[in-house]
Amino acid sequence: MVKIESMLLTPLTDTGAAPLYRQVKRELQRAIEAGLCKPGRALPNESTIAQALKVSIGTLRHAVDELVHEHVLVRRQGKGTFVALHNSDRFLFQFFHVEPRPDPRFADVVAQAEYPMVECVAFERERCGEVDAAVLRIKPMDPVFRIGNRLSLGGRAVVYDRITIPALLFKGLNEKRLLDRPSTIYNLYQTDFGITVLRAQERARAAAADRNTARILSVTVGLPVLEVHRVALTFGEKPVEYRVSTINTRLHDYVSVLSKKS
Amino acid sequence: MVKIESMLLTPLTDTGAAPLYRQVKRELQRAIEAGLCKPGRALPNESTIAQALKVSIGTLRHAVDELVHEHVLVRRQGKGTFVALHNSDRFLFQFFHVEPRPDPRFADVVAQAEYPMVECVAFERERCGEVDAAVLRIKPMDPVFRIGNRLSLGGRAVVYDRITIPALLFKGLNEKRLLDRPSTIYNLYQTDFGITVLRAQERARAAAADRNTARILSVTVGLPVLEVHRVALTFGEKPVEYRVSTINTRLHDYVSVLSKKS
DNA sequence: TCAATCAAGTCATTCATATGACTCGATTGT
DNA sequence: ACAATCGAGTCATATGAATGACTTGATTGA
Repeated sequence: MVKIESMLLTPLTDTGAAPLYRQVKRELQRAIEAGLCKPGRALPNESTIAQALKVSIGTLRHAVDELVHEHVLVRRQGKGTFVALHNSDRFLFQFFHVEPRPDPRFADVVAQAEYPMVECVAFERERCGEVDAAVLRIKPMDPVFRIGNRLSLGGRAVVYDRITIPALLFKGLNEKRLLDRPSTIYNLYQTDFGITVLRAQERARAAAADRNTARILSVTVGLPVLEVHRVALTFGEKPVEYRVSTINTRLHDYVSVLSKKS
Repeated sequence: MVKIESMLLTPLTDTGAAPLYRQVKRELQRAIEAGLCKPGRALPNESTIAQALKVSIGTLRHAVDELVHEHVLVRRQGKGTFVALHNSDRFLFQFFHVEPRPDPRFADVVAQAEYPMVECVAFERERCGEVDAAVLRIKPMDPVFRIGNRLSLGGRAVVYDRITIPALLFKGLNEKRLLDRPSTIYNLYQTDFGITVLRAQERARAAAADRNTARILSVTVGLPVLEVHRVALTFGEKPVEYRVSTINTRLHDYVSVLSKKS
């Protein structure tokens, strides 16, 4: 039995400033962000939470509905409602958008999602520069980890990732722990450092492969490649990772679905 | 007063195959896709629809909630529920993802969304080839319109669009109507041809500017440029437009937000 | 004429209740 | 020991009712 006190949920007083269900939603988010209920853990059951917050179960469900829709919570009928764990296949492909290019003449064939093979080509701890500091909202000269990864699909090197993360958020990270991770790097962030990546913003541009990139991706210097700059965000829109990916798009595409969401 | 008969809504019989609210949702979608309620028009009021379908108002609202979330419907408190019109600013930027590149040292400055200036550089009607036919799910040699557009931001030519659309879906389209459109091209599709673009799939890759592209974008031949292939889809995942955009990313980025949606 | 007020119609929110479906552990019977 | 059954606990769905907020057009009053 999960004690309701463990989430520090106190009765809401309807300020009228926002719909009650949104106040409930914020309260739940606050509890989750504060780490009072860790990823993977079940929330107290619906009626318990509703009573604790002094709202009806319908209102609570409305709030939970929105958080489920945002993938902050996961419901499992008969089991409970859980703080989302982001280690599923689905989640990997939420943030990995490189696919083999299909033959356009067979447009109806759905491309098979494929796991990339990851090799770490660099791991360093150093002080960050001005740009990194601005993007990550930290101070210049703050310590950061820099990770270089090469991702291969179908045996071909396709992506070269350069990842920068604030060392203060990832205390105790070292190359061994990085290499030994059982799942994705975002899963490592979450399980080992309590950092949940919720969203990411990416900006893509074309560039000519420089010498270093050309070496790592086995392409000629100057080849047009795709350069994707990603800022990964956690709760409160706080940036936690800055990643530059260089992609050889000779046989692969960067895929994006523009849907009517949010 | 909108007559309920106009939407051909008949009482549902719960088959148990799916939750009732999803059956209601499908019924509403069917009515909208069949054009029984045109974009911009109001639906009958909630209690009327609920009675016609013989479901409770809560169930109806649950179904409408999902359609609102998918941007098929729009609710306006006190006015009614409307079939979405896709001519708003917001909608433009749903499908236009090119932005000036910000100075990364000022990451907190939100880029100002900017309207592109559009020039039509080509308009032709011809028979489509194998690739176009496969992508658009039509037969080879079917007639298509080909439109070439140049988009400028801040006075600079940034994007070169080549649009291919099935002529059978756009009967009566000509260059004058295209040029005289008051709003976006997707708004033209909707208001003049009853075609609602709901989603799009994009695949991006790097390429070297060819002679024609270089001329239109005023760049040197061989410059790395971003090439985005877009398939726009309407109801039932039916493709209605194939568009190849070539983007000069010297000063602009292709922007994408990876959120936990869908 | 014009502006203020009012009232009807609409969606938005909240609550209460009931029933069904799913999971899992306990019980029971062999 | 083992399997089948059962039941408690949980989320999922559906209904009905009440109240509030917003929009619009009609009414009212000067």
